[in-house]
Amino acid sequence: MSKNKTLNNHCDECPSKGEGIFCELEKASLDEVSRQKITNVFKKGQTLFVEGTPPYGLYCISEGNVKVTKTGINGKESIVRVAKAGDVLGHRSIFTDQFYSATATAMEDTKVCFIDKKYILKLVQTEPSIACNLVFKLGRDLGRSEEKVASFTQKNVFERLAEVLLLLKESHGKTLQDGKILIDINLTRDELASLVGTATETVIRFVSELKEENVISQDGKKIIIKNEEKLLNFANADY
Amino acid sequence: MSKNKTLNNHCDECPSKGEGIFCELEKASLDEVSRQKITNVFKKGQTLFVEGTPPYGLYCISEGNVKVTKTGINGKESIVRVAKAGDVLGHRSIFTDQFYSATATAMEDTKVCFIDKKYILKLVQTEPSIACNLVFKLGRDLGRSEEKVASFTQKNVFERLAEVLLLLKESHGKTLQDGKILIDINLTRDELASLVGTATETVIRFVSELKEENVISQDGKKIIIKNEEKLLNFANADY
DNA sequence: CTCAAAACATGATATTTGTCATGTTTTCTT
DNA sequence: AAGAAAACATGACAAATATCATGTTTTGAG
Repeated sequence: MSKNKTLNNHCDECPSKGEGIFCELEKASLDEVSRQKITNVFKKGQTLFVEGTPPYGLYCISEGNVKVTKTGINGKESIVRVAKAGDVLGHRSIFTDQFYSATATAMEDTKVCFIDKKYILKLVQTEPSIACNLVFKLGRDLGRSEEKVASFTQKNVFERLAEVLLLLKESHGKTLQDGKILIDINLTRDELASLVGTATETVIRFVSELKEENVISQDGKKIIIKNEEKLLNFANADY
Repeated sequence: MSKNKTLNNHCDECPSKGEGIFCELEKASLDEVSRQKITNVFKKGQTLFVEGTPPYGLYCISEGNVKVTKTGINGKESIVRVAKAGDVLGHRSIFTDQFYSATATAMEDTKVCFIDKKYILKLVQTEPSIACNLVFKLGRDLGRSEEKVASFTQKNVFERLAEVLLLLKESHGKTLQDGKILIDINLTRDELASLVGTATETVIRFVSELKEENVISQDGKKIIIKNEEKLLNFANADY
């Protein structure tokens, strides 16, 4: 608060450095990416991009969580995924040459790097590792998405809720001193319901049930997993 | 019946030639792919590969439909997609280096080309167009899958049924002389229910309703779309 | 700090969909 | 062609979940 942070950090310092699609770039190439990017701060609730608009580039999240949502014909929003620091957004639309299929909204004050589409598409030509990383990333994401489709046909709401919590644990979990796991997202019941694919009231009831069963607890708007084993049973997980 | 068809056609003659991941290969490279592949015939009900087993290569469907299914912990099967002549299967698992996440089963007597994993992975090194095509294909598939997830949270069974029929029309539709559209798959109600993500009885009821409304009819086990506009309305489609 | 809005919560009720039971029709096998 | 198995169909009922109504608590803006 007392001092402005430097906005344009080098990609070297980015949390996505090790896992992003650029992770195999030589120092020189990464320097170039660093120079090309523009870093922006988004306030909570601001959108990085909106469903149905054309993509102009790639977004790399440097700090904060961003929810990716699709809006139905009735205006109902469903959350596709919660992206965190280190995640890349917008790559799918750029490389398939489609308009954005979802909206990205900052869930808290967020720092995001933007890299122009033209530059990215040029870079892919010269750096084959990027295409390979993309194949890998898209393939994994597709697997997860199909898994989610299967869950809808094979599980009830309670099981899906448990499953969502476990998946969020994988993506956003931080182990605490006491061994419990904090899911590091400020999630409202509304948003959780949207992730699970159910009504808000229904999620509220089942979350209460999980609390009563001593499976989870809460730290402000963040959920803590107290008993992962039990949660796994509830999820009927086959993994 | 009277005469055996030649099994090992050249890839030039494959229906996937124009749209597959090999579509940008030079003649010489495609000749080489042609030589590497092994063509097999699968009887109706036979599996090309099974969920949970390691992938040994790529499958290119030359004739016939193949259903890709995931089996839940309760044994309930859900159909992820119906692949047709020209479609490639197994690429996701090869390139993400995971076990098969689904089972592929021939829905009728089917001709399938198999290309060894090692050869494919080598080929990708020398032919950058393949990686690009893969990114494109995986990206599109991911988009469709996320669309389906959204449908589950935003639509009821009847709307999803209409949507599934429209999607099958896109992928397997053949326009008839009278302008109606034949969905060229032998689908049981069981399988249709699994695609929609609902119970068999429920799908039977709604299919009957669509017939009564003169929206669809049936030619053996194949569905004919008689009134696409009405179907679009029923689907509440925003595309 | 205060007030309004948003989030959370819970009961009552309605709706949708799944399940079970049963019967008919179609398809496949021998 | 006959019999068995699978697929299709329909009604009755049960279960899961959504919706509505209402109230409380928390959060955020000014």
